[in-house]
Amino acid sequence: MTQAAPMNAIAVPRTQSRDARRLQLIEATIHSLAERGFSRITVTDVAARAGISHGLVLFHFQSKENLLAETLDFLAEEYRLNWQTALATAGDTPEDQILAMIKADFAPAICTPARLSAWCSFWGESQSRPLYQARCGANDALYNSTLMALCEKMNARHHYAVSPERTARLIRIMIEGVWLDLMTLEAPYSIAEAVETVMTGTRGFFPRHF
Amino acid sequence: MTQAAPMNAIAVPRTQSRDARRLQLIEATIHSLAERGFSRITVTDVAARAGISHGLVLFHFQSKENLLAETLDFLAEEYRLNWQTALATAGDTPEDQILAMIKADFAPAICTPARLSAWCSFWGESQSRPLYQARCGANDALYNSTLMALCEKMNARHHYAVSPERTARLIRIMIEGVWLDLMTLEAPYSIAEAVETVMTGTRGFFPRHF
DNA sequence: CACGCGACTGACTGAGCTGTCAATCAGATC
DNA sequence: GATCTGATTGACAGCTCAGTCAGTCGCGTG
Repeated sequence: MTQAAPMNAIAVPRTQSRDARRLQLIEATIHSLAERGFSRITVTDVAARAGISHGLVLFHFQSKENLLAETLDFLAEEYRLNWQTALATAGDTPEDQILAMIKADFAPAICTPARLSAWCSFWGESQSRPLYQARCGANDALYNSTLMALCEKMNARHHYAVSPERTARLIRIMIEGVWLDLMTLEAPYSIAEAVETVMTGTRGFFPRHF
Repeated sequence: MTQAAPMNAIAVPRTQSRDARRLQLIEATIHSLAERGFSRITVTDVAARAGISHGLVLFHFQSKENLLAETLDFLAEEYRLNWQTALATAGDTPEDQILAMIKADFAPAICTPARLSAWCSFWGESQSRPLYQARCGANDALYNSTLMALCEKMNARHHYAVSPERTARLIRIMIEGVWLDLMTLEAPYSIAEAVETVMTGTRGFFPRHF
């Protein structure tokens, strides 16, 4: 459906460079994961989306397991870069930075149906496969400690008295929660409403800001 | 591991009544789901956990798909009964009832590793299969509207001015969020800390209570 | 005891999937 | 044009698994 044949008429040569092909296959894997889920994704389906034979997928990624692992790596890296860039370009007050981290998670590049679905699939498998923890544990911990440090700054600068650990945890899981809602609800609300919901929650901790 | 042979020496006859067997198989499915995940669960594994042949699983449930659907129904019903019972036995102030709903979600009968994992598996697949929405949509909506009505009562009785819709949504996703943490974190916190985290969040909305 | 019924087994089938590999093809370099 | 390198194909092997089914077992009833 997405593409059976090469997607653009111009400049999609039959044979592509190693890196271009790998990137294309990772993108195809994200979409396949989103549509079929972890339990029904197949190498053949990923190959079909890229318009190539399934043998070539294995040629580039050695195994299905490895293809999924590298897809998770890609998503995790994309996610990390997204929020770290947002932090770097935001103002340097803690309230600006917290706002930047929240907004970053709903940026159009990150918060697409296919990507949310793919994340969801990996979460669903995380308990039974060491994959997720091994690949994302460090990133998640970094996200959390960054947010925690910002909550501590809010306490220091603006005389709040929240528990940095719990507050950071709550902001993170509110974001994850609305993400999950966007996936599982029959009639999900808009992304704007999702952001507003998280902001409402954050206001509960820091009422004089946000 | 859980049981290869019948678990108790006494009174586990070779042939069991239809209902007893079905219940046993649903329980086995929950554990299999928790250990192997949606993508690797097999009818044979479920059968092995119950100490019977895989043909019998299909005899009782017709298909693997149906076995999983009925397992989800069972979990959803168990969950609904749990919080509705908690509501019925709690005090009738809205603050008591909200507290009861939160605590109910962490009751030992509901909040076991196997059950959390199983829920997680179903969430992971919910985007690609209509299963979850079809079976749990109504229950989730009921949970949400109940919580929303309680938030409205808090506004009316105690002169808060929160958005009932967003507040109910936030309390629900905070609970889901700590559940997910208990599953995906390398070093998860305790259930007591999970409850306290949700209470901290709720206190943000209703600071004069909780 | 005989009979009937429902629970149960285990061998079998066929579908579908992953991973292999020899052969082919396309583009770059000499 | 000859050659080399690396991408690509597609047939094939091997395996796992869901679902089928003919036959067995065991319990309750007449």
